Amino acid sequence: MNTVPTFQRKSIQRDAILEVLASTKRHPDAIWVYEKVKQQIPNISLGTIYRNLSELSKNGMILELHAKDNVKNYDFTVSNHAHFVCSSCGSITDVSSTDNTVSTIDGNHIDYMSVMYYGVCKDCLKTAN
Amino acid sequence: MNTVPTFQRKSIQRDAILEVLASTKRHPDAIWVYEKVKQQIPNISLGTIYRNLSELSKNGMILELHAKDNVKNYDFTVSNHAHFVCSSCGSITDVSSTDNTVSTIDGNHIDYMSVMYYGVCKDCLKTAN
DNA sequence: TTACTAACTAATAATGATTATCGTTACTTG
DNA sequence: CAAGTAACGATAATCATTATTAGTTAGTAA
Repeated sequence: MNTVPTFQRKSIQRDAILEVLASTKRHPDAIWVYEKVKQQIPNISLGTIYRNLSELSKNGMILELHAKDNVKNYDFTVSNHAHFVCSSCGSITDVSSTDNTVSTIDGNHIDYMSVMYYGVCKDCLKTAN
Repeated sequence: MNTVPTFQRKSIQRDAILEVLASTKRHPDAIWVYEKVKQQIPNISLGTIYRNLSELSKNGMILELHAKDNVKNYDFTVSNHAHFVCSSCGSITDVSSTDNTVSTIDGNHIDYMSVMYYGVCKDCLKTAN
């Protein structure tokens, strides 16, 4: 992503968090990761989950999604790809193609779509950021 | 969007909110709308802003964006279109084309992009939702 | 016009996800 | 081993949003 200040020390907790993320096709939120990691490290703190998820995404090692109201979801796959968000069960899944003309994708019914580009706008580029 | 239960009564406050949204190219959040509407209706409550923005987006009259951490932004244009989010100043602007191969769009530098489809997943479709 | 009532509002309390703080633990290098 | 410090656990604080409550307004019908 941007400049990447790598972690200075490895930690069992962070490894466990990454492992949990890598082992699922879900795009879980912090609480889900917390529950899973607790099975290995029962006394891990929720703050540790939040801190590491935040740092990992800042370092470009995982992807932070803003798919749902007020909740962040995390994705082990960092390469650009599209997601489908179910308005009924709330699941977030990867989609195989990017086509903005269809009303059905991978068998899921689409109500609407959103494309977001993230970066630095031309005004900020001028002001030497 | 979905089924649209229209508002049963008109309200000066809601009209003012829509007017503010229609009059800007920005994609403001609730606080920004609040500050603007207060210029017309000084004693309007923040709760009224939140309630009406929520209802308006449920009715498909405006679009609710989840572009940034923990903040909802609203868009008067409801048709499917792409947005650019600046990581420096936080501005959200419409982009003119949807092309996932470029690294620059409308003069803005792109770090990464996100495509989201919203709807009902195939599993939920089966369970007759 | 007046009474009725649903829908709306302002004010404010509650919620819930996330972030910050702070004392402690445990690498890591000399 | 000891000093320095990254990362942790526990918990308090924050902040956007939602819910609640009591009061007001607007449409309707007698």
